[in-house]
Amino acid sequence: MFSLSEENYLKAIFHLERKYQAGVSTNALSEEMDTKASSVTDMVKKLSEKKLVKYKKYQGVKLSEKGRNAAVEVIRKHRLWEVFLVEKLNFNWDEVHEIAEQLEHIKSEKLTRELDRFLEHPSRDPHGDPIPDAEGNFSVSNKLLLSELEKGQEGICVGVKDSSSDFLRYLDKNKISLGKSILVKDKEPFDESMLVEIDGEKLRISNTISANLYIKI
Amino acid sequence: MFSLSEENYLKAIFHLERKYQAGVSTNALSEEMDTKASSVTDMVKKLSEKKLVKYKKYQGVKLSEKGRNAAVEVIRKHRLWEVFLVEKLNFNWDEVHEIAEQLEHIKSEKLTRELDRFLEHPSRDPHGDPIPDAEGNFSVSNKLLLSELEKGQEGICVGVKDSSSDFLRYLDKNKISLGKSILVKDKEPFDESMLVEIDGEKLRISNTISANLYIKI
DNA sequence: TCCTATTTTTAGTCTTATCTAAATTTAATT
DNA sequence: AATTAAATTTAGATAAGACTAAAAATAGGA
Repeated sequence: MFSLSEENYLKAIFHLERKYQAGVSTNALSEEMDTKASSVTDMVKKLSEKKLVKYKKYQGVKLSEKGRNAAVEVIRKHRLWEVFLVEKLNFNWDEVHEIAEQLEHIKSEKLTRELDRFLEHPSRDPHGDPIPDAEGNFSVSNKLLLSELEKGQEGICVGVKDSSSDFLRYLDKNKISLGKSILVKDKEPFDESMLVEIDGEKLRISNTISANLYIKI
Repeated sequence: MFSLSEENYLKAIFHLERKYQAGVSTNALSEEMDTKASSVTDMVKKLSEKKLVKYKKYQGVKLSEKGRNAAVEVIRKHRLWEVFLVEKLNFNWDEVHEIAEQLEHIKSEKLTRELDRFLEHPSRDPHGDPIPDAEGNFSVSNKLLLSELEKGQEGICVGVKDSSSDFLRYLDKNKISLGKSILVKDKEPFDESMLVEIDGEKLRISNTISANLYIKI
């Protein structure tokens, strides 16, 4: 149906639309895709001809319904494979991204459907990101960033905003994993660092950390 | 490491070398790959520069040690994924080939290793073909074709030579599956057709069928 | 051996997805 | 409003992997 590159562009546009709640500029897309702006222009024209995006010169792009569906399908596959790798193949959550980047392009409806069944219809990937269902619907959850909590508030860790290896390994090292309860014992006004309690252990974390950890109260 | 196309060529050369016990001609390869002979020449030159094959103009190609290892690795992945699809994802043995053709190119040593472990180190794929181990060793088995059996001989069905959907579905329809015992009740000299007994049921099969079913006595 | 048919290779073209460099448009600032 | 800076697009080039058509090499038969 769509080429590997096309799928990657659609996915990138989807993520950027979410992130900025707006149309996506050529430069933003070129940064996300790690290509030159001129390459983006070429591809965007192609996607536009295929009616996958709405594009007006110098005005950025937006996904069409068709483009959004294609993007969501790729994201669904990516996240299902991540679950598979962690749950069944003993991968750590910081190792799955690149492999899922490959697996997400495998074309077979039945494969996706059966993988979903095999994994018992997971609703979130190992990083806490929602897995859209076969119709493309995301479950919405009212999560907030740990950095938004005040002293005395408590919540459950439900996801990560940054899913780089460095961050995930930091969390592993400090025994912070999804599902755990976090209590804000203290918050330093000067640098926004926090003293938190997890499993009865106290830990001081910087704002960089707390601004990348999703919490549900 | 290697491109998708390169891997497919290496795999094809491997299979043809096996089949004909000889170097592989450009035409044979172009037929196997479903491309034109001129395309084969181009690719073969490239593989030769990369030391993956030995190639002399007009003399056909042979895999080098390096090329053979690469080919075997792809075949290993292909067959492991086929097992996964059948054993875990409810695929029938006639549905797995094209998907495995995609999955075999996923690059991750750990993935292959863990998949192998997850599947409990299967020695054969759903069609009875051997799965090479991580070092590239194939288990050899002294199987023979059903067509080679004489009246009165009995054996266990261990593999298929042709794994086209048509053939596999024929076998399904007639309740012939790997592991079943087959007894040759009669063999017709004129057309080489056979009367066989499986699970106490008698069935007449043509030579086309019996020449594509591997048996172990 | 010579000639012809077949096989293989070469030469040149195409498509996809990328790039660089230059041109153009938009946005920002005075 | 004019000018400059930034963003975007155009034009032309490249690499991979395929193609067609034509040339060259090999093999088989008289």
